[in-house]
Amino acid sequence: MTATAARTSARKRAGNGAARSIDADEIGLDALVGHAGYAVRRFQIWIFQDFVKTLGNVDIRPTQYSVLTVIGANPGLSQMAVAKRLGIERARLVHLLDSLEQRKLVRRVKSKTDRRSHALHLTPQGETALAKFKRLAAEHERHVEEKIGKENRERLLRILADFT
Amino acid sequence: MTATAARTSARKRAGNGAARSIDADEIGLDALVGHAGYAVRRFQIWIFQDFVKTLGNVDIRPTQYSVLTVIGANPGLSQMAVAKRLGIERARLVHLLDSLEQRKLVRRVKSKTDRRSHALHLTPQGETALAKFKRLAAEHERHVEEKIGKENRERLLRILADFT
DNA sequence: TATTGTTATACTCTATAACTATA
DNA sequence: TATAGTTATAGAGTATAACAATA
Repeated sequence: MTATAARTSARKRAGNGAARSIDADEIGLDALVGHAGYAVRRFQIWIFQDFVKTLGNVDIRPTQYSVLTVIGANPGLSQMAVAKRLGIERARLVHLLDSLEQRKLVRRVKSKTDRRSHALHLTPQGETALAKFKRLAAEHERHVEEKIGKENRERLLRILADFT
Repeated sequence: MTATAARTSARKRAGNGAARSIDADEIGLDALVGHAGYAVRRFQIWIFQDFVKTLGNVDIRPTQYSVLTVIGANPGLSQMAVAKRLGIERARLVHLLDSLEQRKLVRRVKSKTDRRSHALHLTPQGETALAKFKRLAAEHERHVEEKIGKENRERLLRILADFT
C-alpha cells in the first residue's frame, strides 16, 4: 500500500472529527514502520520496564546495575573512567554514586597517587548484593528470550556487539 | 574468561587507587556484555543522536517526528488515540502539540461529534514540512545501514516487528 | 460514572557551565 | 593550563494526580 493509499483509507476510517472511536492497533504508522529507531525505541522501553519490574524488590535500575557491574569487574576505577566507559555524564555519576554509597554498596577511596580522584570499590555488602542483582538480571534476560526467542536474542547481540 | 578471572586481571590493571590512567576500551564490562538491554540502550543512544543531528536543521526530534507521521497518515485522530498508539502519556502530548501548533504544522479542530475531543490535522505547511522531514529521516536510516549493515538492519526490523 | 484534554508536581535523564582542588 | 570531582541549572522524558467539560 502506498503512503497516499494509506492516508486515503485512514481518512475513510477517521472521518471528519473522530466520529467513532478507533483502536490503537487500527491506526496506521505509515513511514514509522521501517524505521529502525522507532522499533529499537519501543523495544528498549519494554526491556527497561521488565528490568525495573524484575529488580523492583531490590530497588535497582539499569543504570545503577551497570555502574555496580563495572566497578565490580574493575575495582579501583576512577569516576571519570566509569563515566566514560558507560557513556554517563560525570556530573550525573556523582549523584548515582551518592545514592549507592548511602546504601553501603560502594565506597569512594581517596587515591594516593592522584589526590583529585577517587578509586571506586564495592563494599563486602556490595559484592553480596551484586551477586543477587546478577541472578535477577539473568531472570530478566530470560524474559527477553521468551519475548523475542532465543535465536533472535543471540542474533540481536551479535548485530549490536560493537555498541557495548 | 570467568567472572573471577576478569576481576583478577582487572585488579592487576587497575592497581590500588587508579595508579595509572586507563582507557575506556580497556575496562571490562563483565556481566554487562550479554545483556540485550545494555546493547539495545547503547544502540538507541547512537540512533537518537544521529537522528537529532540529521534533522537538526529543521529542529525535529524523534518524538515530534512520530507524532507528525501518525497524524499525517491518520488525519482526524484524537489526542488520546495518538497518545495510545505511540505509547506517549496524554499529558505529555499536550505540550508536544502546543509546540507543533505554534509552529503551524498541526491544527487542533474541535470535534462536532464529541465535544471533549480534538481532531488532529496537519496544516498545508505541515504536509510540506513532513515530506521534507521524511526525506531527512530516510537519510538518517541510510546512516543506520552504513553503521550496522544492510542485512543486519533488515534482520533487526524483522526481530523487533512486534514492538511497533 | 467514565473519558478527553489540561494543568501541575516529582523524579529520571541529558547537556552544560562554572567552581575547587589538585596535577 | 588542564583534569577530577562537585554543584547548579535547564530541557526532555516518564509517571501521577487532580480538575473542568462533556459523554
